[in-house]
Order: sequence, then C-alpha cells, then structure tokens
Amino acid sequence: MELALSLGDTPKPFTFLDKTPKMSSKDVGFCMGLGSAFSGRSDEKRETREGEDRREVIRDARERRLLSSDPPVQLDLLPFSPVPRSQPPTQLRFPWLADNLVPEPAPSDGTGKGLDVNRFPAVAIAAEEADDGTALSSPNSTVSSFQMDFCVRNGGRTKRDLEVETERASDDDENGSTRKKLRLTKEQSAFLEESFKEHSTLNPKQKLALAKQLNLRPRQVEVWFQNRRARTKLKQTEVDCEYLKRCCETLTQENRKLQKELQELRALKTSQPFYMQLPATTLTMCPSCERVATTTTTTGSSGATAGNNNSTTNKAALSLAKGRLYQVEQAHMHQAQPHQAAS
DNA sequence: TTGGTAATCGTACTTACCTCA
DNA sequence: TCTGAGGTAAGTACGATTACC
Repeated sequence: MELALSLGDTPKPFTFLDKTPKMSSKDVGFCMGLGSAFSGRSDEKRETREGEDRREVIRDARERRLLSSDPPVQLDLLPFSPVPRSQPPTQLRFPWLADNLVPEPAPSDGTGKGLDVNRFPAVAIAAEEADDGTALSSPNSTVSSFQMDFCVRNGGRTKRDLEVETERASDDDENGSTRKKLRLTKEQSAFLEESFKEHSTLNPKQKLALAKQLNLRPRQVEVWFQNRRARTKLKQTEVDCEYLKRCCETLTQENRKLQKELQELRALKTSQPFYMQLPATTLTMCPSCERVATTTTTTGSSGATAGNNNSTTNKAALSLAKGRLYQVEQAHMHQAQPHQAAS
C-alpha cells in the first residue's frame, strides 16, 4: 500500500480540485472534457428556440444533458487554431446561420479558397430529403451518392482531390456491391472541422444545410460528426492517461518522501528518550480500504526526570519533530475520521 | 396516471477501404 | 511491386430519451 499526502513542503499537488467546486466526490481528480470547441452550443440553442420544432426541443434537452456532464477543465484538442467568435471565418459559411442561407457572391479577391455556395446543386439534398430514412443506412449506398460537383475554386484543390472527384464521378456508374471508400476533400474536411468547432453535434436542420453546402448526403455529415466526436474522445482519453500517469508518478514520489520522513522520525524517537513523553501516536491501516488512521494515547509518564539535561539542540530537534508529527497527524485526520469512529 | 411501443439520436465497437512509408 | 500500419468512412448493436397511444 502506498500513501501520498501533501504536507508543508509540497503544498498543492491537487490544485485542480480548486477549479472544480461543483464536482461530486466521485469525480474528484479526473478532470476530463473538451474545451472551446463546444462553446458555441449556447448560440445554437438560442437559435433553435425560435423554430421550436419538437425534435429540436428534444435535441436541446439532450445537449443540456451533455453540457451538464461537461467537466470543468477544458482541453482543446482540435487541430485547428481556434477561431474567435467575434471573427468568424470569412470564407466558410455555416448554413444554419440565417444570413448564410442567402446566396453570396463569389469572393473577388482571387484567393480561390471560398466555397461557392451558389453553385452547389440541390440534387443531393433533394434526394436526401426524399430518402433520409431507410436508404441512408443501407450498405454500399455511398457509391451512388456522389455527383461530385463540389464547387471549390481551384486554389485549394490538390491533384489528389481532383482524382477523387473523378473517381467519384465514375463511381456513379458501376453501383457495384463493393463498399467503396470515399475520401472527403480537404475543403470538405476543413469546413466540417470548422463546423465542429461551432457545434460538436448537429440538429437535422444543420445537418441538411451542411450536407447541401458540401454536396454530401446528410448521412455522411452525420457519420463524419460521429467519427469526429469519437476521435476527440480518443485523444482526450490519451491526454487523460498521460495526466494520470504523471499524477501517479508524483504520488509515488511523495510517498517515498513520506516513508523516508517517517523513518527519520522513528529514528529520532528511539534516539531521544525525552521524546517518549509525547503521546504515543500510531498509524493504523483500515484493512478494508487500506486508509491510514491515527490514534493518540497518553503514556502517563511525567517526563520530568529525563528532560532536564537535554541540550538546546535536542530541544530544537524535539520541537521540530513534534511539529512535524502534528502535521502528519493533521494530514491524516481527514481520511481517518470515519474509520476511527467505526473502530 | 401508467405502461408499452416506436422513433430518433448518441456512443461504442467493428469493418473495410485507402494511403503511405 | 509488395506489404503492413495507420487513418477514416461507414455499418452495426445497443442504450437513453421522448412522444404517442
């Protein structure tokens, strides 16, 4: 069994506890969560309130549920640099925002990276709205879904992207039984990433709008978000594992230090007869949970005889030892209380 | 008011395909 | 050219929640 405590020389190994006042005891020490990537939910909720669609109300409740479980410590694992809310991306347009639904003229700055919303065909979305039910989940349905007319101006398009689009166009013909692996273009991925920063989950309206804008099927957008959440969670788990590993190392170090200190105190106790006058303090371990409890008993000796010829040095050492012992007892007190009462 | 049921959406896990070293 | 590892889109199973009857 190992016991780690924070004493005077290591004052705050659990500073994260101070940041989590609302956490219950069972949550103590495990601060997981996502950072600013989810901060846009409140805006979404504000917007969905207006529609008051029943399904959106359900989603709203779900998101509140998710939010309520969001841990306080925020770690932003997203690979993109965060975009300030006050400065939305100038070229990416999020379809669920009302003004984004209005067709915008193509940027004239020649950057060639904007998404030409106007030129997206409504084929995919219309077909999707028609078959968003059973057909969406059918295997091998991705092949026929790509009328890849993804209208990204040539700037950000790589050769591979062009190849992919060509392949997709040709895939429409075969409609074979093999599950063809599609690959989202960089622009599509980037756009989805930006969307994910705003909302880690999508309501149907957002999904449809996003699918329309990217010329994907809503099912594909939905799957992408599912996988994206899974990736985020996986990365978060890795971060948490690292953190716990470091915690473990710190506690082990602390434990060694305490063991050493305990040995020194015991040595001092045996070498100084005067020390025996102090109340005998023992550390006992609860056999069930292996927590340490302290018990203090008085020895009953007066101690008047041995203490008279102590040197000043011994007195100082004794004073230090007493103070240290008191610290150790106090540190153990919190853990020990219920067990002492039980015993 | 309560219980059963269907619909919907989420997560977890898995599979299959693709890319790249 | 072959191959194995890693990434990722998509499929599947299952649970939670809600509305409806």
